[in-house]
Amino acid sequence: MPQVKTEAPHEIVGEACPVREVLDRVAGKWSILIIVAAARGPVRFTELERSIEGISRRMLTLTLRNLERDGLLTRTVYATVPPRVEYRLTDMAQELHQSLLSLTDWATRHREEISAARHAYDAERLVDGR
Amino acid sequence: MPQVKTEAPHEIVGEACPVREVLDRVAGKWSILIIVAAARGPVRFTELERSIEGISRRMLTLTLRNLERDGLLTRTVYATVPPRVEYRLTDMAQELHQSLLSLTDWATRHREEISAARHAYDAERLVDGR
DNA sequence: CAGGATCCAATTGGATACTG
DNA sequence: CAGTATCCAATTGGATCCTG
Repeated sequence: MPQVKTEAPHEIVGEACPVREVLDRVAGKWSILIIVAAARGPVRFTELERSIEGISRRMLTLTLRNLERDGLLTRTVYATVPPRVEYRLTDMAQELHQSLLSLTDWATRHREEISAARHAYDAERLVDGR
Repeated sequence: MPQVKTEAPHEIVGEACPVREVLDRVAGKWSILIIVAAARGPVRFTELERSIEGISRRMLTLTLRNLERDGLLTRTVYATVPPRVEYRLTDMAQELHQSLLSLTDWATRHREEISAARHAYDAERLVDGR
């Protein structure tokens, strides 16, 4: 079982840096995408699989487990047939979602600018051969 | 040359999703770490290399190039001996930094809670063997 | 439906040696 | 100093098959 890392590499450098902390938690686009998707209410596994676009069954499972482990998601199993599992954000994750909004808002506002900067950069290396 | 991706895989799914947009830009812990480090003023290459803790020469270079390409950093070369290169955030990146503050603040506030959730989770799978 | 397990391909990233 | 280039190890992640 890869992932759900044993967190050994952290301890080495001392850890405790909050910036690092948040990144290890949230980095990897799937985490954020899931948090955003679950922000409006409980979601089911298949629902996430369809709405996330491009995520594999494996990565969805892995990411969900990690988020659950970090206390950002709760997983509720209903003993029905067929089984039904719901994921929902914890209060802590709802707060995180608020912070993420500021981030996605920034992205939306600067999408054009970023795209332009990129093309300009690429064009420049093209003419003088780097 | 790996990295500085050709962005082909995006186009396939249609792209344009701002959430995705921001993630591809900012994801990868080094980017955020660099932005935070450069937020207070111009920084030099070696300065970053020392202050980032754990980053390799290679990743630092690669990440700096990507940030520059996206218009988040400017790179200024001074024709001195030895050479001196300074990186500084663009206005757009300064704005991003503000958003990131809300994120790191969240991380700081919930560090304990996350750690506790983790240990609880791990302890649970330990007793019943998953 | 909601995953777990496995296999394999691709990407990421560190270490290191070299250069203007 | 500020990188670039190269080699190789580790991680990531997709595809697939199986099950309660």
